[in-house]
Amino acid sequence: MAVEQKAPNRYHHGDLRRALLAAVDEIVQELGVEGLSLRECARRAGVSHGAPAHHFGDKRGMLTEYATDGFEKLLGSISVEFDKLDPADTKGKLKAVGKGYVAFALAHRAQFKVMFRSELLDNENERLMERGRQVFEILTKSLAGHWAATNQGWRKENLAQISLAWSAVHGFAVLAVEADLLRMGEEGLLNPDPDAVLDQLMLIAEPPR
Amino acid sequence: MAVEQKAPNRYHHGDLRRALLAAVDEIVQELGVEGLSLRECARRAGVSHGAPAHHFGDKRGMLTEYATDGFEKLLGSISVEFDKLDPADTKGKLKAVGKGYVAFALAHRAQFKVMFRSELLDNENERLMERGRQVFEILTKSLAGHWAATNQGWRKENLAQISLAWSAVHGFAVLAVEADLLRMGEEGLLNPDPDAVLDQLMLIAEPPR
DNA sequence: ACATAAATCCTGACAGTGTCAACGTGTCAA
DNA sequence: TTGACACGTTGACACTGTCAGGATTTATGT
Repeated sequence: MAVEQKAPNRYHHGDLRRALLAAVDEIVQELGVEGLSLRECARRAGVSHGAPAHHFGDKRGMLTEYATDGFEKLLGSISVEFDKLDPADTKGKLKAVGKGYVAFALAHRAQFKVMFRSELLDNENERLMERGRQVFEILTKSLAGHWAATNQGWRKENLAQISLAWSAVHGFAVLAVEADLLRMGEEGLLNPDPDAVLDQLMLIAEPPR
Repeated sequence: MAVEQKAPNRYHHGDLRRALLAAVDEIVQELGVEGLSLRECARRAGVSHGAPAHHFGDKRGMLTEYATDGFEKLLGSISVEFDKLDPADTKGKLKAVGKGYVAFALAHRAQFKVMFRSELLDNENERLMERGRQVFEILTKSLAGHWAATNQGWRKENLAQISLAWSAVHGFAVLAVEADLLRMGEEGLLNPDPDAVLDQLMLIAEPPR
């Protein structure tokens, strides 16, 4: 149950920061972010209730770190397939972004939810916002790359297409994660193969007819 | 500030249930759902801290009512344009669903967020789940109607297309609402005309080439 | 080596919270 | 009129985040 107990008889924990973030992840998985408390984190790390303040300032600061860590993992998840692909395979790269995005959301449901709960986070935090920008950039650049490769140039619809792609990928991830609420349509309409959905989405990146 | 004070010298409020839901909306707009408390609701309704329990049971019950009310408004928002259109205008109807969805999200940002926070709600609640199903149904039926009208029949991609449409509309609404976090790309990439985005989305409902 | 600064953690207190039981108060029907 | 019941109040409980002040360990500079 406990995450990383403090070594006995040691006034200083040694690695409290990491231990606390691990506790956050554990609790958020068990109880959701609503069930998260600084004091419970401290408890699981084997430390007094006031200790977390020295590392994160306050609760918002702790969640901000947790979310930032999530964005870094998200970037990693996208890169796994993305980096393997030939730069010439612009279409494959595009799809890899979507797959990596959805894969991360499903593998880290609880953390994914927290990452987009802006009311809970410090939106002035530089590192957090930078990571968010990076995710957005890898999508837009992949799209632009594919358009360039297929000699489509820049058309006025492209802006809307970028928004749509971003919306669809994020929306699909959100709906997949929030499956509790969305188990509507008992045919399992909303649990299709992510691959097939992404295939459909890819069509917006194709040249107009 | 206060929502609906209890009439003075009246032990019974008379319309406490509605007054409390109004207070919820007010507080959630001001502070977000994180800043919501049963006691503050009671305070704004001019009533003691224990009173809400008689109407909603507990906090989760109160939020469930609030979310259900939101789904009903969402259905209303979709219907506004939808019902005006000629049944033969299957494409127009389809687009009206998306427009109504996004319009509601933007008009009731705070409530919209709560509606999809399944951890906060009672997912066993019949009325809540029924409303959710209805929203999903109006989208799928509109899609199916358009496919029927354009003589496409039912193809195997249709399932993925429904998911994609649902994902895109919801994702766009979410991103529009959570704009704080997503004001990335200072060109305002994520604040495009919803109409243009929906136009792009409509392409998936067209016959294959 | 030693003093001093800094980082880290603890303790105790404070107001605020959700929930519950016990208790008033009004309403309505038998 | 009498009782049942819905509605609202009150007080208590354990829990929360935050803060000030103190304890302890580590790092730094001389």
